[in-house]
Amino acid sequence: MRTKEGNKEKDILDAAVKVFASCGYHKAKISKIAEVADVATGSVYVYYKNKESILLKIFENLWEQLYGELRIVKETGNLSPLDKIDAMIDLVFSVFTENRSLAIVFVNEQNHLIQSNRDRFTDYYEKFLDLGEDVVKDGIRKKVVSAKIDINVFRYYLFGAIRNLLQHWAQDPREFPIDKIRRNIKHLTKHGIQK
Amino acid sequence: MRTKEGNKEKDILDAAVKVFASCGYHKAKISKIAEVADVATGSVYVYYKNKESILLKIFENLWEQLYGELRIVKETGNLSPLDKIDAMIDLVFSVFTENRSLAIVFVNEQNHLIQSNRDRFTDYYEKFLDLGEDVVKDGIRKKVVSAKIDINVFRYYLFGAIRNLLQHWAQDPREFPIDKIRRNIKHLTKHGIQK
Amino acid sequence: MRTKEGNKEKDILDAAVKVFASCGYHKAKISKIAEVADVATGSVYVYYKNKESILLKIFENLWEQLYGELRIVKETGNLSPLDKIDAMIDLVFSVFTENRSLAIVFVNEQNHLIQSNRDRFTDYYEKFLDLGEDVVKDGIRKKVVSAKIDINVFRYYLFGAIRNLLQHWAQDPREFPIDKIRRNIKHLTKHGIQK
Amino acid sequence: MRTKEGNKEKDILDAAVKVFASCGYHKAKISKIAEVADVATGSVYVYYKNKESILLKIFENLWEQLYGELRIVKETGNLSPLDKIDAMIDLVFSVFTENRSLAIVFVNEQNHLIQSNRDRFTDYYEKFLDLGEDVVKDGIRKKVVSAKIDINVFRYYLFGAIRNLLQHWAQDPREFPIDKIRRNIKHLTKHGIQK
DNA sequence: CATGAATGAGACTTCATTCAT
DNA sequence: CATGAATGAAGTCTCATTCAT
Repeated sequence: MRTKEGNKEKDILDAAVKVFASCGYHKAKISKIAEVADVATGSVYVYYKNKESILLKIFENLWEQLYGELRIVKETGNLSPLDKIDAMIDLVFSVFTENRSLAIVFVNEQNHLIQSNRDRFTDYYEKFLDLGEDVVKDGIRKKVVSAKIDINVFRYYLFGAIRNLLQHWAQDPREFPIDKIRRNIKHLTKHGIQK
Repeated sequence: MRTKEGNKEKDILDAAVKVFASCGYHKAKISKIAEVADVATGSVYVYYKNKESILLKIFENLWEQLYGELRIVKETGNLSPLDKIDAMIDLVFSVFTENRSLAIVFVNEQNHLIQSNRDRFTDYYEKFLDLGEDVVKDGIRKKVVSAKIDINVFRYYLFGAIRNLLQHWAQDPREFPIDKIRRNIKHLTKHGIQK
Repeated sequence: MRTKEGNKEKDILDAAVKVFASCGYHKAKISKIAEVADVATGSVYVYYKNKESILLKIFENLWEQLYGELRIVKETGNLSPLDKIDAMIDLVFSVFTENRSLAIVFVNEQNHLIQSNRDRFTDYYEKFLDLGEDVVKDGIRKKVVSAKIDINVFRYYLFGAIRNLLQHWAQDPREFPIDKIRRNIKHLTKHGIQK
Repeated sequence: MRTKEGNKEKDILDAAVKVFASCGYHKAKISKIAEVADVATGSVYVYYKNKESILLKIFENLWEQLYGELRIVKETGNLSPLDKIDAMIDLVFSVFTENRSLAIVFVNEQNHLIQSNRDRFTDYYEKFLDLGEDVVKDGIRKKVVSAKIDINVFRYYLFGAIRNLLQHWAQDPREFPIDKIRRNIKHLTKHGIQK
């Protein structure tokens, strides 16, 4: 039989990330993804049910990874809650810094996808958010984080801020160097803007 | 007042906001917008060149309004820089609270639109951001805002945070009441999370 | 506006009958139907939801007509039951003789269509069969038709015989002239083959 | 017996009959046939040139069998022409009763297949019909069958009637028990409906 | 201006068939 | 022979846009 040489499944996914990043999900053509993956158009459907399931798989992988790494951070014993929040921010940036296209896809498509697919979207996303919540809760318990803030609001606040800056980095890494962004986010998150 | 013989151009725009909000831009059909606007499909093209120009017009109106209102805030003499930042946040929320569909469109479509239309996107957006920058700069000059933060990063930080929470409010206003969000954003922005 | 000049809906249906007859339903392409109807491909979908609904419409029209005509026959006062059966056979042939393509479509596609669409298939078909049943029942009541035969079996017996001969006529009208067929069917149905 | 190491060629054919019966020829997938035959997709092409040739082979086997059995009937010395016609009807029913899926395939696909394959369709079909014709001719010669009927028309008349009832039996054997059908067909064919 | 029927380019998806192993 | 991953041609259907009235 014609064997799976290499890993077409992964090639297609990687190609999809690139194509989704450059055209946007809706304008991306399957034939283009296949071309980038160096595969026949029909082969895409050997591995993925349809276009949407490719996107879902991208996010599944992404959040599984983020969740896994956040779990390690959370369980690291010798870190203070604030250090863990720092580590959380670092973690997110490290994942996306390695793959700018993935960052763009994340930033542009996650909302649409969740909205039209609330049920099929990966559970790792919620689990990741819950883990983040735990870290903050722990900070409150240990009185290093202000009890005035609502955790649920805070997590989406931070999440939105990171996402938006990630987007600007992805669009223009010179104007928005990753370290500058990271430093500022950490500072703003912990101290706010007030002198 | 919107009379029967009235403003088709505006009717179409309002209808488009609703339809874009509920289906997303790409899945929205011109025929559906026309139906909601109580107008024939062809009439849409009397007032707008094409689908994209409708979306551009929505954002043009939006940012023109936001810019106009921010200008008033900025020029209000008796407000401290921190008060002005507060007022800026209030302003954004007041605009979107009045039109939840618009909030959803803003949150979901602005990125896509800017990315595929970097040139045609309204100038009011940049002008709005510049105005916000001025307010923060003034805060630094008056030493009420920390000089440690990068203004350019900060504005996208705040902007992203607001946008993300706006989205959660728009999706589920009970779980995310506008006042709770607003209060938390203000606190987090000014003081951060640290106790 | 671009007006309906002529009757595209009917043009498409007529074209579909021709194309279905010559290629068979499954091999018939919408683009071919459109071409024969002298219409753009997309126009087909202005009038019909999809390919299958065109076929369903063909059968709806067919059976509505047959039902309507059989009703007239049934209600004609001065005909004996056997005359009515004759008239029924004539009626079927007259409808199909006028449109050989329709005969071919009927013969080839009705089974498939009913089987995969038992619910959406026109009610006129059942109503037609019921009317035929009434005629035969009346013959039994009036003792001109043998009570030995099962009406339900008989109606499908006759129906199958007619259909098969219709097919042979449609394929080769010289070898199977319509009058010869009709005469034989009437004789066989009434007297059987026995001397 | 069909052993594990056994006859793949036959396994595939049997599977094809089942799949063609349940989905119809056009909607039947080769991969499904392979699955039912417990064979790899590619193996189907080891034994059969393509999808159509599978169907042709099914009909070839079918008509070869029917032809063979009719020949025996025809040559049976001590049967009257009418008895032979009876036996012919019985023969057809006995073949299909043993394999309902085959009956469905026969009923639904033979027309399509002949029409698009007038040359490649099995000769046994014509030979079977010719044999049937001989039987009837013999009846006429012996003056037990009316000379009024056209033999060529009669054979397709009977054939169509049988096929249609076979279909109803295959679809709903309770409503159309084989014996009831057979009895009625025989009666109708010989005596017609007249009292 | 207003209309909405008509258009046709274009994309997704299917699946019979092939062929390297 | 047997396999099943890979192929790519082909067809259905959608919908933004046009334009004759």
